[in-house]
Amino acid sequence: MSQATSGVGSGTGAAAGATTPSDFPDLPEATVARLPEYLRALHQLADTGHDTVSSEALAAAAGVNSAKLRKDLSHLGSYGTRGVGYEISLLIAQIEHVLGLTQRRGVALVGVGNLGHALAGYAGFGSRGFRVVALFDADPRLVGKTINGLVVRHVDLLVEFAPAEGVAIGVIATPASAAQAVADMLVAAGVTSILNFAPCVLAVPDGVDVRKVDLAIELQILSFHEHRKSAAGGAVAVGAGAEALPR
Amino acid sequence: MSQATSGVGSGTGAAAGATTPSDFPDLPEATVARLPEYLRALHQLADTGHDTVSSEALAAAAGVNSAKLRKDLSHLGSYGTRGVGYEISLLIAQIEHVLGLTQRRGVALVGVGNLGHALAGYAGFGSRGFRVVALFDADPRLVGKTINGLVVRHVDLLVEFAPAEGVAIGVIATPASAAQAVADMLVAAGVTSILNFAPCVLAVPDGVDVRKVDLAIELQILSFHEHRKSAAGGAVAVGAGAEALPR
DNA sequence: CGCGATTTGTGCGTGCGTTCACAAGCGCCT
DNA sequence: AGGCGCTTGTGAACGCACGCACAAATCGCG
Repeated sequence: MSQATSGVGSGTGAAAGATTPSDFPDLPEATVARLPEYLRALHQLADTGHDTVSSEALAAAAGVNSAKLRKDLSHLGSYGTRGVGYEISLLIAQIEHVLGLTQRRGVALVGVGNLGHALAGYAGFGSRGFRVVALFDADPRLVGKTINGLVVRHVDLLVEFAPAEGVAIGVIATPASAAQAVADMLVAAGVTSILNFAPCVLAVPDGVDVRKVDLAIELQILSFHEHRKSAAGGAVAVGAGAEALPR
Repeated sequence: MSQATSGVGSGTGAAAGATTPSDFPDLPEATVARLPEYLRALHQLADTGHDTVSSEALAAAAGVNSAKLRKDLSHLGSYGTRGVGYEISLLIAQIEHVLGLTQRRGVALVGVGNLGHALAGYAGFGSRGFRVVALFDADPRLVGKTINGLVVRHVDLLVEFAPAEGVAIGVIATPASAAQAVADMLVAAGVTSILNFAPCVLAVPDGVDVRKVDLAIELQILSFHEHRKSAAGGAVAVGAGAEALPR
């Protein structure tokens, strides 16, 4: 379908060793959000010795509908074999290429407090194509400290150091009151992708992507469903641990 | 988005009296996901001395479209005054009630490693209607340790202790390899809401809600957009991001 | 007391995302 | 070689969500 060439600038064959044609169909946003999950499931399958996988099995491993998975994969080309399934290694390579994970991206972490400290040591980043290359904080007691082999610099040096360190993505793990100022500094340093853990809305220029992760919001959404479940019967009193099961 | 969709189709049969504030219209899932953000914005406005707020101003503070906000709020009743706006304190009370935040819910945290330790000390939970009431881990070196006034118990005691502690929500911050076993234990302990930080898919019975937060996935989504931006060889100004927030 | 300014609540068109269902294609077995 | 079973890829229908635009409602003011 949209297999056709993207039309803009696809002729530059000098790209870094791409084994596959570097075309960028505009994937639906929902599909992009699921590709990492597929990738994780594929790695898991590869580790357990599998060689190929059907859409049904992969969908189960990723927790989605099989038709949805097939449509998602079809958006990035035909990499399956009818009657057989998908070759896992090929699919991994393709998804990693589309997500831009062939080059390891540098992450700057701003705010090395409670949460930020944990993120700095989170192994899941390094194992999935990212590397924390810089730490910043405003607290003088934290500046100069070494965490996971990286020294914490003062946040005022962000604009100075971030470009040289090859920072591609900025992570904000500061209190909400400082988040906007940090975002402004990241933007000034040329960062165009921000992951925000602070519970606040960030204003950024066009062209800068912001994703927000708010732990309390997740709990509140769960709370709603919990609340609804406990009130399902109408006048059911909350109390005993035994929950009324929905038939 | 919605995973483990339970068969909770049980409608509130007699919808006659809309005057009772304890009624639960089936809110669209997208609306539920935004209500916590509105709540946060409302608290922020209340702290700065505001008394009422227009949909336009509140929408700006929450980072959404004003029409969307009005429609969301209309789903939970008419709590605004035309020509004036919304009374902040009333709206806060109403949203907190709908989300079930009037009662403080207990949270059990399983996995007190790198990330779990940070979550145990995260102040954002307590300030928004939740309280960490129990910590569990499988590592003997961590069991018995005290974090934030709570003693870490061995995970095998989860089923025994969780109900007594009033646990309403379970948070999994273990490695992926242990997550499914922990989820099974939480379910066995009567927990019907789980927040999963482990990068894996959880299988749970119907009626149990699972929300997943995967930090690496967020980065990978950002990586895709970064990749696409850097490959836009032409003069194409990328601005179609899902969350562009001009100001 | 009536009018205009302002803001809510919502009907409707549009686009996206999901799901079903099936034709097309591939390998294997006879 | 040919048929058969299995799986992919996709057309089409459906439902949800979003945003526009406007009628209804309320307050303040002359």
